[in-house]
Amino acid sequence: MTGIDLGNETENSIFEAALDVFSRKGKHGARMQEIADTAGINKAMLHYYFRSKDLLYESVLGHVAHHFFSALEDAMSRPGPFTDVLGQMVGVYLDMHAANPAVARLWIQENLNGAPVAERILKQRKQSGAPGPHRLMRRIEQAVDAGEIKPTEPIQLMITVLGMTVMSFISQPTMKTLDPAAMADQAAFLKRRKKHIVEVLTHGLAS
Amino acid sequence: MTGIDLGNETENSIFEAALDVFSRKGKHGARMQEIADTAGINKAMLHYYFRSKDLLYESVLGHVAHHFFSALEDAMSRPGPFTDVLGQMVGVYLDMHAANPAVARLWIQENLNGAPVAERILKQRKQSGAPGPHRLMRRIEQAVDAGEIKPTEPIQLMITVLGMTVMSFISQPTMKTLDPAAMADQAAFLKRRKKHIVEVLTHGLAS
DNA sequence: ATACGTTTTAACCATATGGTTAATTCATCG
DNA sequence: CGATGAATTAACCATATGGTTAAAACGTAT
Repeated sequence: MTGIDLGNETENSIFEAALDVFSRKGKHGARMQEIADTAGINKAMLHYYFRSKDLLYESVLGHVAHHFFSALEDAMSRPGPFTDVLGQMVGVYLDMHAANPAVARLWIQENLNGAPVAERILKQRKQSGAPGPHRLMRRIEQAVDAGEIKPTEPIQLMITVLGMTVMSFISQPTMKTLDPAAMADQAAFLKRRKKHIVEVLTHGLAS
Repeated sequence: MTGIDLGNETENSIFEAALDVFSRKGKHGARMQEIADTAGINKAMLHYYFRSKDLLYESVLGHVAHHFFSALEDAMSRPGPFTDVLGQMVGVYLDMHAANPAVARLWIQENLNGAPVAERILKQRKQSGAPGPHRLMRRIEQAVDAGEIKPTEPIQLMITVLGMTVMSFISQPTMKTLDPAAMADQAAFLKRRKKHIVEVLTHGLAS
C-alpha cells in the first residue's frame, strides 16, 4: 500500500497501521491499542519492534519522508521547461497522495504540532545531501534566473503547490458535504483537479 | 483574541484555551487538564460550563465557524469585479488566520478526523440560510457565467484559495526550517504572500 | 527428538484521563 | 448582618493508556 518495506511481515503491518492511525488522530491522540487492532496483532508487538510510541512515530515519519522526497526528486529532475516540470510535480503529488492520503495527513499533523520531529529529519537530510525540499528550492531559483517563470520567491511557490495539491485531500470531508456530486468519482475529480492547478499556476484565472 | 464573546470571563478563557489546545492536539489528543491549565482555572469548571469534552469541542467549532463565515460573507459581498473580490477574500483569509491561526488549525484537525462535527454544522447553516461556503460557490458560478473569470468549477477554486491561504500558516513550522530568513518577519512574509497569491490566481507564473 | 534463539501472547502494573461530588467561597439582595 | 443561589475548589472515582514481563509457541539446526 505504501511501497515501504521493513523486511518483516509483522513489522510492515504495524507500520501501515501506525501510519494510518497517527495520520488521523495525531501523535497524542493515537492509541497504541488502536494501532495494534488495526494491524491485527498483539499490542506487545508494537513495543517489541519499536520500543515506544515516540520511536514508532519517529520511524513512521522518517520512512515516509524518505519515500516521499525520493519520488519528488525524481519528478523534479526530469529535463524540459520548468512549466512542464511543475506539471510533473503536481501530478506526482496528486498521484502519491491519492495512493496513500495518510502521508499528507501525517505531515499536516506534524506541522499542527510544531513539527519538532520533522525538523530534525529535514535538517539531517539537508546535511547528508539526501533528497529533500531544499533541492526543489534551488531548482525554482534556477527557473527564475533563466527567465522560465516570473520572479518568484521559491518558498512562496512551494507553499502554493503544496497548498493546492495537499488541500485537495485534506479538505475532502468538508468538500464532500459541500458538493457531493463533484467529489463522488475520486479519479475523475483528481484529473480535473490537476488540470485546474496547472492552468492556475501557468496562466491564472483572469479571462 | 478571537473576537468571540460568550458573555462570561471564565467561559471566555475556557473557550480560548480549548480552541488553542484542540487546534494543536486534535479532539482526541487534547487533554482537559491542559485546557484548564492554559485557561488558568480549575478543571471542574470545564464540565461546569460545557458538560463534557465532546460538547466543549462542538461549542468551539460552532462558534468559530459562525465567526469565520460571517467575515467571509462580508468580504464576498462587496461590489466590484470578481478578481477584486478574490483579492479581498484572500486578504480576509490571511488577516484572520494571522490574527488567530488556531481557527485554521482546528478546521484542518476536523478534516483529518473525517469532519463529522463540521458536517453537521455546515448542513445546518446551509439549511438555515446562514453565511457559509455554499454562498461563495454561487458567487463563483456567477462570476464564471458573467465571463469575469475563465470557466472554473466552483469547488476547484475554493480548494485552491483555501489551500494557498491556509497552507501559509499550517506549513510554517516546516518552512521555518527550510528558509528561516523568509519567514522571520511574519507581517512582511504575509504581505508578500498575499501579492503572490493574487498574482498566481489572476495571471499565473508563466513569464 | 531436543536444544536454542526468536516471535507471540495474556496477564499485569503504574499512571493519566474524563468526569463527579461535596464542601467552600463569593456576590447579591433583603 | 444573614440568607440564598451561583461560582469555584480539592479530593475522589472508574476506566483507559503506555509499557513490562514471564511464560508459551514457533522455527530450525543439530
